Formats: sequence, structure tokens, C-alpha cells
Amino acid sequence: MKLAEGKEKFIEAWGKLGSEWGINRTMAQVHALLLISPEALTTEEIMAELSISRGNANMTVRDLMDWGLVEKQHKTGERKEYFYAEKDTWVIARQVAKERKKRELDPVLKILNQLSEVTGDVKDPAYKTFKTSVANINKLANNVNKTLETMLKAEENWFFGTVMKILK
Amino acid sequence: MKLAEGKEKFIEAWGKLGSEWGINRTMAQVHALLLISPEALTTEEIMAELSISRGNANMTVRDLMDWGLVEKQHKTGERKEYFYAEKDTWVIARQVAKERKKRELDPVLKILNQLSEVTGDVKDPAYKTFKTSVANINKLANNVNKTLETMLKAEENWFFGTVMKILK
DNA sequence: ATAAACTTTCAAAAAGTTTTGAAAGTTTAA
DNA sequence: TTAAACTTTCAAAACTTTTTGAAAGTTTAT
Repeated sequence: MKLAEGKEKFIEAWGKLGSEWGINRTMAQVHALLLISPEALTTEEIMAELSISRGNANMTVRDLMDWGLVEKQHKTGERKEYFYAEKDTWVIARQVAKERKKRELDPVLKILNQLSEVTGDVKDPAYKTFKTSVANINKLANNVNKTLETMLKAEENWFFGTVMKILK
Repeated sequence: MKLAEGKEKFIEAWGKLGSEWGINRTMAQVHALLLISPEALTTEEIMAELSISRGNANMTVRDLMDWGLVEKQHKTGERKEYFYAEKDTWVIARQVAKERKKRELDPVLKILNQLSEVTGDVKDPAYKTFKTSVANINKLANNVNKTLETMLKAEENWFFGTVMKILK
């Protein structure tokens, strides 16, 4: 396979994966493009490579910066803004985990806590089932939360290395 | 907070979380409803509780069965089909992980392998960056894959227990 | 064999999300 | 200050996904 075809496949695959995980397809594609680009790119170049509009390119790049996955670069003597992606995949994975934890897990944990306060008749099966389910999900969510927090602090080798050792 | 309000909040929160994770909102809501229901429910009851159409209820229940999260129950002497959800959250988490691994991670791993075959000029920065990025993502994806496979086989206490022990 | 009870399908409609592109805004150099 | 170079915004359009509900299909009891 040639590089041009490989690039295309990579961008497509990353976009698809992103959309399956609740990340907008274009955002994932722009990220993919920057990931495999040795140089920082301008909005114009992103627009041309992916055939997307100026507005879309601008919004997407801004979202990627919000996620901490892309940064601006200013070249001296140039007016244009250049964008480049963090290339270390472990840093990327942590950044994504951090953002999703903040946006999704944290609010759910909050609601689960509120739901632990629900009062009712201990003889009522509906109440009992509700209580048990909420308690179980709470426990799991807290375990996931703790694991994520550790991951956010950890180095890749340590994290997978240690887990791997236990796994065999 | 009263049970009725708690139920509503729970169903809403589960639905929102689902949609953020690429799982259809209604599917997550039906799952939530069955999770906190002490008895198996009929299509009619699901329709009524969530105010959704017959077609939608039927499709959704079928999807949940495909995911291995819900099962049919036949009550003797009754024509109607009843549906109930697996209540053990660790089993649910594993089931979801299994399904998403199959649908999403496995295809990506396959493409990444193809992309390792891309040939080009070793002096070309575009080629070098492409190769490095693909190799790094490959490594991470394989680590995630191995961890998931272990999780799929593991017991909750063992999995989190062991990880937790290392974490402090 | 029939009809009642129930389930499934699927085309069309509704809802939700993403993209466009032109206009407005901002920054810079001279 | 001006105008050129560039970035941002946002309402409307395009696209995607989900939902509806009526019709078709299936099963069961008699």
C-alpha cells in the first residue's frame, strides 16, 4: 500500500472510530490528519485536504484545542495560524479520558449520589430493586472512576506494564 | 426524594450517558427501566412507561437482546412476552465491553495492521511521521485490547481488587 | 380453519446533528 | 487611519438517525 492510500484509510478509520465513541467525525478526521502530518498545518490546508468548509475547519480546530489535543503555532514573520497535534498516543489517551470523565462520568456520579437518597417503603419490591441497582451501579462507577484517576496520573509503561504483569 | 422521581431521573441519566457513548438513547432508557424493575415487563408496559411507539419498543428490546443485556421470559399460560434485564452490573459492564470491542476495536486493529504495510521513502518526513503514528497507535490499541480481554474473563473483585491494590 | 392475541416490519415523518458560506469581526503593517 | 489578511460566527441547508404507526406476519386456542 502506498502512503497516499494509507493516509486516506487512516483518516477514514479514525473518523469512524470517533463517531462511534461520541466524538464528531470531522473532529476525529482533522485530528487524524494532524497526527500524521510532520508539520503544523493552516486552516486552508486542513480545508483542502479534507474538503471541508472554512467554518467547519475553524470550529473543529477550536474543539480540538478545547480537548487539549491540538495546539496553535505561530511562525515568525507569518500572519497565518498553524495547528499541530500532540503525537504521543499515551498523552492523547489520557487527555481523552480526562475530558470524557469530566463531561460524562462526573455528572453521572453526582446523580447516582442523589439517587442514593431516595426514600420509600422497604417492603416495596420496586423500591428494593431500585435501591439495589443504584447501589451496584454506584459501586462500579466509583471503581471505574478510581481507575481512571490513576490512569490520568500514570505513565504508560507503568500502567500497562503493571496491569499486564498481573494478567498472565 | 421519592421513588417515582428517582426512577425518572435514573432513566434520564442512563439515557444521556448511553447517547454520549454512542448507544441509542431509547435503548439505554429501556435498559434502565428494566434494570430497576423487580418484574419482567411486556412491550405494552415499556411503551406506556416511556411513552414510545410499539415499533420502537420492539426494535429496542431486540437490540438489547442482541447485546445480551435483556432476555425474554415466557410466563406459563400467557401469550405475552416478558422482558427482563441482567441485574449484575459487572456482567453488564463485561457484556457492553465485549460488544463494543467486537464492533469497534477489532475492525480498527485490522486496519492498523494493514497500515503497517504501507511502503514509502524512508527519507520522506511525511512517511516517517505516518509510520511512527501508526506504530504508536497500534501499540496502545493492542494494550487496550489485552486489558479488555482480561476484563472479559475476570471477576469484578479480582479485577478491581488487584488493580486497586497497585494503585495506592 | 378461524379469529383473536400478539409481534415484527418498514416507509415516511420527525428530530437531531453537522456543514456550509457569506458576513462580521479582528489584527497587522504601513 | 486604512486596507489587506486573516479568523470567527451563525442562520440556513444538508445530512443522519430515530421514531412512528399502520399493515403484514405469526402463533395459539378453539
